[in-house]
Amino acid sequence: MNGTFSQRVWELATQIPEGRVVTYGMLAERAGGGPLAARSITSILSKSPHRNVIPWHRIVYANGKVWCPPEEVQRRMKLYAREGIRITSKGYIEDFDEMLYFFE
DNA sequence: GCGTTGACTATTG
DNA sequence: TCAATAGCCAACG
Repeated sequence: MNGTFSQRVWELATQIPEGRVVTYGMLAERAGGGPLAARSITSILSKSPHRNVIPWHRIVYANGKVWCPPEEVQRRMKLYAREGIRITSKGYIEDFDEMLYFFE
């Protein structure tokens, strides 16, 4: 694997298939940080140059909630519709456990 | 080496 | 599935 925590997270994030989602905790744990290191991901990736290539729309909360900056909302809604991911008016994913993607 | 920061998580009702 | 609260981790100045 690579050196930094953020680098590993980026590798994993880019492997997420279309129509599937993962939680920050899963990425954090898979990256070697721990299930509660999800906080670090936001701080690190959001500030790294990788933030432009990261499929943020496939990374969601552990409870199935999806949040994104007001400016990116419209663009992401299109992506969700295109990938067949249903989002409720409250910003929660329908059948969250069914949409979840587990790394091998 | 310490405090701040952030696209978070677990828990409770 | 919703909403509100306390707690955790890694990178940066």
